[in-house]
Amino acid sequence: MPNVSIKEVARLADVSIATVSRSINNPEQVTEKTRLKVQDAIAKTGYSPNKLAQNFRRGRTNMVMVVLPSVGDPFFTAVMKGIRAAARNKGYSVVIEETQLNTLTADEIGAMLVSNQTDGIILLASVSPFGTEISSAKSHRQLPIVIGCETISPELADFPSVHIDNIAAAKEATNYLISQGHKRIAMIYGQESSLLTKDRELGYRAAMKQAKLPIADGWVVEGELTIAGARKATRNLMSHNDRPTAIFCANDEMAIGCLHEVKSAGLSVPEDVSVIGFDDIRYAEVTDPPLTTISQPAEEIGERVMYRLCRRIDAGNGTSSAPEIVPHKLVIRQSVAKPAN
Amino acid sequence: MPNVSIKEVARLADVSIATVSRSINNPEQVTEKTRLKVQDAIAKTGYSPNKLAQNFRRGRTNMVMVVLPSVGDPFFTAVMKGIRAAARNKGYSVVIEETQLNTLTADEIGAMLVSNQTDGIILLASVSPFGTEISSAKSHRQLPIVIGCETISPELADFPSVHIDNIAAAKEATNYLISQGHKRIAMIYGQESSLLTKDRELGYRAAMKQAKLPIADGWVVEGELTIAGARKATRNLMSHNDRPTAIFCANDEMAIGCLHEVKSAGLSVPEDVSVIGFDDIRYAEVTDPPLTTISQPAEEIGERVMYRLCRRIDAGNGTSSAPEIVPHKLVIRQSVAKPAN
DNA sequence: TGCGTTATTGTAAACGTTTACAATCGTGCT
DNA sequence: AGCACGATTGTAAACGTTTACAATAACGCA
Repeated sequence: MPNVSIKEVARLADVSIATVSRSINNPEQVTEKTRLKVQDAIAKTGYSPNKLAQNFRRGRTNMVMVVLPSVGDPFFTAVMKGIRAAARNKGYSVVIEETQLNTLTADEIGAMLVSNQTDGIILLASVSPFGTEISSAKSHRQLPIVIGCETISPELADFPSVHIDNIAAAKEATNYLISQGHKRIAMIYGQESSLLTKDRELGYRAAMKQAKLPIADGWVVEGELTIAGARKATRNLMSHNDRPTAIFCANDEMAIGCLHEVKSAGLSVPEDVSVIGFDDIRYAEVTDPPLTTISQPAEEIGERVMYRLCRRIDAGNGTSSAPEIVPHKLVIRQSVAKPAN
Repeated sequence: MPNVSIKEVARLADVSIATVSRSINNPEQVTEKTRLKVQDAIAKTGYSPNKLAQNFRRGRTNMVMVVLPSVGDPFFTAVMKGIRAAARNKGYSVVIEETQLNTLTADEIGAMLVSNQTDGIILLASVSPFGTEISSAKSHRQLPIVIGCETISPELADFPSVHIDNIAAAKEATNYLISQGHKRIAMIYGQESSLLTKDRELGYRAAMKQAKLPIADGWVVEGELTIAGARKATRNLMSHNDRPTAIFCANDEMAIGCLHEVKSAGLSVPEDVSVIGFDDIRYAEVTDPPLTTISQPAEEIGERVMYRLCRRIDAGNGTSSAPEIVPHKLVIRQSVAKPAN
């Protein structure tokens, strides 16, 4: 059953294979009568076109690859939702690669695109060796690659991107803490290697500087972008001899770990320590207390990035590669209050 | 640069295309000298085999499809982690489809497999029209499909599967509540359509019956498998005129919503109401209070299911299709206590 | 040296589509 | 009726691999 080809259909409908192909793909080029004959034959044989042959012939797979740090992060999950919606709309399937575990991926990714296993790539994570891999390709500017969320590393600056203004958003978060009267504000950033995290740190530092507030040694700590990492980081902050009254976490996942660890230390949020997050994942409103955070339009980013990629795929490099900045928003819940002292 | 084919390499290395192909895929069939010549030519031209042509010719894509309810659920995320690890190990890429939004998917899935866009399918969700779609195929037993987590619907009973014993696990959760002295125990199940949820409900009912405990009208409510759905369900339970002292949620996502809603109602967990979940997602230990729940070996399920699929793909239908049951475990944290009254 | 055997290479077909081009058909007009 | 023209169909090539089979080269042995 699976082995019926277009020939079989042609034989049964008593037409040429070209006509069968046309009735399927360009029905307007074919007479009503033959279209029906062909339709009949298709139904009788149970024929369905061999996608592998089609892909080969057309040089297209209608698949795009999304590279992200971890499928586990609810923020990326939300972005993916937007990507999938757009992809579905445009007839694409999505294959996902994580950078998390192995460093191999970077090469594989390059290989995949070059050997056009997929029609395009969305980078939601900065995969560093990738920069060189790609830029070594002659015409790398034309490769259908679009960058989302991540701030762009220099090697990738030529590619279109969609993201919020991370620096401004981090500044806004910090300023909110300051406006509440906090002076001793710590930050848990993600990973040394993450550019995105770097920008948020920059925003935090800028806001502190502008408010002429000092940042004590040991107030800016790495959280590894995980719950466990943030707990460890928070533990250090809680035992700091100049304990901060507020903590800015570079994402909500870490903020959740932070919240929990503050409470484990016998302190309460926000009475003793205020916590502010970043991303506004769906768990942010059910933490205890509900998390004040910066909200990104994750789904919208996903959609835009996918549509952007489609344009690149269709129109080649003719399309603009200017970064597209989407708006963020401070969402005030209950994890931040005025400091006690 | 991307358009160099095997011919170009052959010309440069002064051999036939067959020899080039062999030096790449079966180097042992080729003399050391020519292998080097070819290697050289490949390097010079920057050739890399056209995957689309390979796929076409070999009738294989080295891609598998995973169908799940929602990529957002941390439980499935964990399963995916296992799948990816195994897939990477076996040289497969993974394309993900969600059943969530559209009902179209079911047909597309069938189509995808039939037109071998992917080499196999892992079903982590019961996609109901799919049963008929697939079973209408002549030799459907041989299709490389493996089922994970979900209990198997009758139409799909022929396919191999990997999952915990959902009925026994739900019974265990309920019995734990009973052992703590609870008598008025409610349940929030997922979706009417989900078989998985059905089994958990069965286990709950069995345990209640065995303990000769009554289940009042309105104690078994739908939670839609989401935080919001569970909140709504909990609201109903909290205003029930025979308010339960314990709630069994069919997954942790709903348990999180449930916890939050109980607290919103001015009650406390576990003093006034005990809550027990299912899955042990990574957020379960940072809820307030930390969630008592049934833990599934999610990653292991993912790995096993993927390896099982590989065997199916390689060995055809020769392989066993007996369900593989993996162990679950009750994880006791702090969301369950003895009832007050 | 010549023969048989094996290792290495080349030739050409095949996979299932799509599509340029040529051939045919049908229609309306004179 | 004959012609021109457009609509429809058929023929055959092409896409880039892999691989069965044939051809050749290399080698050992008598």
